[in-house]
Amino acid sequence: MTRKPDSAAVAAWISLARAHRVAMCDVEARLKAADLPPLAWYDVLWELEKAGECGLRPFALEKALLFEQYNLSRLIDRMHKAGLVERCSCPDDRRGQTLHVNDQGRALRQRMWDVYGLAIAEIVGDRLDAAEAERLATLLAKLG
Amino acid sequence: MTRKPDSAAVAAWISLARAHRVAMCDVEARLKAADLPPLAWYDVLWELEKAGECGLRPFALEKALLFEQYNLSRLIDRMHKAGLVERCSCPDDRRGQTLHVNDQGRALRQRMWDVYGLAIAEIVGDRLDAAEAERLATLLAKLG
DNA sequence: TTGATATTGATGCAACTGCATCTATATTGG
DNA sequence: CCAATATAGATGCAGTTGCATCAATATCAA
Repeated sequence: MTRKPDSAAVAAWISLARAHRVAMCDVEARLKAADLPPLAWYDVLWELEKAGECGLRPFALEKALLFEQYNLSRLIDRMHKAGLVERCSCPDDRRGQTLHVNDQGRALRQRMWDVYGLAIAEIVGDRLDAAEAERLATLLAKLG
Repeated sequence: MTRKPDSAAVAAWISLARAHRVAMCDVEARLKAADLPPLAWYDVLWELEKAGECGLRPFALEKALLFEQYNLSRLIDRMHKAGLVERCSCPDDRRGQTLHVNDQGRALRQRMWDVYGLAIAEIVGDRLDAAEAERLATLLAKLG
């Protein structure tokens, strides 16, 4: 019993793969051109900034961003070494730690957003009106 | 003049990133579980199969699949070593080569499609009806 | 023709990812 | 309480990617 996808589903799939690749490559290239780190760093900084005072545990970040545990562990390491993120040992769970973004991290996130936000405006905003963008988000959300 | 994307564009962007990650991780995991190689191999095999007799030049594959030149070069190497792809030296351009899929490659692509096609059916087909899938493809195409 | 430039594809090296596994601590069941 | 199991996070190693650059051939302009 080999089930096959219909052609509309395949077309949507291919468009998803292609649109994602083109869009992400574009953004990553813009960041690199501005001497800024990759998008993943932005995601971490932004989650930590949203988390505020109390910070976030790595496993929470992992779930929020859908990163692999070992990738996140090393990414945090790099970001810590780059002076963007603080690791505080966790009083109530001595296996763990709490992550906090510092001023330098917040400043970097802002600089990244200047580039990233503009890219989103140009890649999405210029090509879809608000209603279309909303419909796109709704359709994509059904795939999650 | 820092231009900012509107919230609908940002929402679409985030959905795109998330839907893509979830969907691709799902498919890659299914392939791995079936002891099959990654999606990129499928793409190469399928392009070569579509190209037929005359095969394809690496630079053509590169454009078709939006791969980086150096990644493609090494991917072809691995696929050649795996006995899936033949490299024929090119009579009219001695810098280049022509790539052909062989029987083993075609057979592998078919086995991959059994898994991949089912995944598309379940991930897209089960969640969007044909009209929705078509609308999604249309919207995503505008981003390319 | 010939020298300058562009294109095709490969590759050395550093960075990153995936996998398996490890240590340390927490939780749970008896 | 204790042993068994689960969870948090780190890490060694192999495989892959990104970057820079190279060699070989093709194209183009004078």
